[in-house]
This record gives sequence, C-alpha cells and structure tokens, in this order.
Amino acid sequence: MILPRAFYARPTLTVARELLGACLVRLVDGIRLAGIILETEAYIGENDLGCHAKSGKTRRNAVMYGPPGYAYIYFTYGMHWCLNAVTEAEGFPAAVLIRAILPTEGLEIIHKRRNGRDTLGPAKVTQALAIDGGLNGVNLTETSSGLWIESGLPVSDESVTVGPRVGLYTVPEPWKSIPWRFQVVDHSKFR
DNA sequence: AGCACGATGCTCT
DNA sequence: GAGCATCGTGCTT
Repeated sequence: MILPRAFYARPTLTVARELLGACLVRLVDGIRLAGIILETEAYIGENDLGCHAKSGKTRRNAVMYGPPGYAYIYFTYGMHWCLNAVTEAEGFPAAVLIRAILPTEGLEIIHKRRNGRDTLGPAKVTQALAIDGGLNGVNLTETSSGLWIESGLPVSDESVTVGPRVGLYTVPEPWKSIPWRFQVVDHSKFR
C-alpha cells in the first residue's frame, strides 16, 4: 500500500520513526528498484538551525514549505543528491531525510549503479535508485511520479537507535546534537 | 578499522 | 566568495 498524504501530515519525528521499515520505490523503464528504509533524520522548521529552512523560504527549499507527501531533493557538495519526504502542514517547512536503505528489488541494477558498494548513506540511496534533481517536488503518494513509498515491515522499538544528526559540523547547539536521527540497528532480519 | 582529505559545483549572502 | 544534511580513496594503526 502506498503511504497516503495523511501519513506525512503529522509531526516530523513521528514520520521519521515510522518510515523505518517502509519501502522506497523507484520505477525506471518499467522496472521497480526498491529498498527498505533503514535510517532517517528529521529537519523541523525555521527554528531548527540544522534545517535548510533556517533562513526562510528560498528557491532551493521551497518544496519544504509546500504540502506534505512530496519529495524535497537537493544537491550538495558539488556532486551529491539527497532525498527527503516533506512532512507536517502546508506552510510549515519540515522534512525527513532518507539516509539508508536495504535493497529488495532490482538488485542487479542497484548493484551495477553502486558499482558493488553499499546503499548506507543519503547520496548512496539516490545514486542506487537513480534519483536526482529532476524529481524534486514530485508527489510521493502516487505511482505516476515514478517515486513513492509503500508500507513495509513494522520495526520494533528495540531495534531502533536514536541519536544526533550527521554532518552538522557548524550548526550551533542544541540543534547540532539533538537526537533526531533514527536507525534500524540490526537489519539482518529483513534479509 | 579508523581517520583525514580532496573532489566539485550550486545556492545564498 | 563561503559554505555545504557526502563519498571514496589512501594512509596509518
């Protein structure tokens, strides 16, 4: 089942936690590339100094200000794309960064796209699933976008760790260390 | 196994 | 012009 708009129209921390175990799907040339989401991070509003919306609405972050259930995809470090799912009410900028997946469908293609390497990292996820800026702003709640998220396996609290978000080196406290990162500890049971 | 570093170009001040 | 929600390599232990 495709996760509906109402799934995303909730507090971002709730969405980030519940996206663990869900299935990220990318349709390329009629072929499904998919993986179970293993790691997420929440970015919540203009007060969150780690969030791209910290300085208000710009051309880059505009999608985050739109309705929930859309893809916010940004380019960084001169070569990498990162995928987010927009959350909360329209007008409030918030999103969940998809940081890692366990590939489940289209394994050969994913393997080839990743040159045999893992898919544990936000830019590795987008490279593996052929996601780039051309998909910024697409609707994650319908298949016609070629990118959507389906409900997957429930993940128990015991198999989830919570911790600080990654890569926010110059972000001031408390935002730098606030535990808004969610990770499936042992994903061997999904294999 | 872990750390340091360079790559590389877009976005906003 | 500075900074960046990263990755892979290569060197050290």
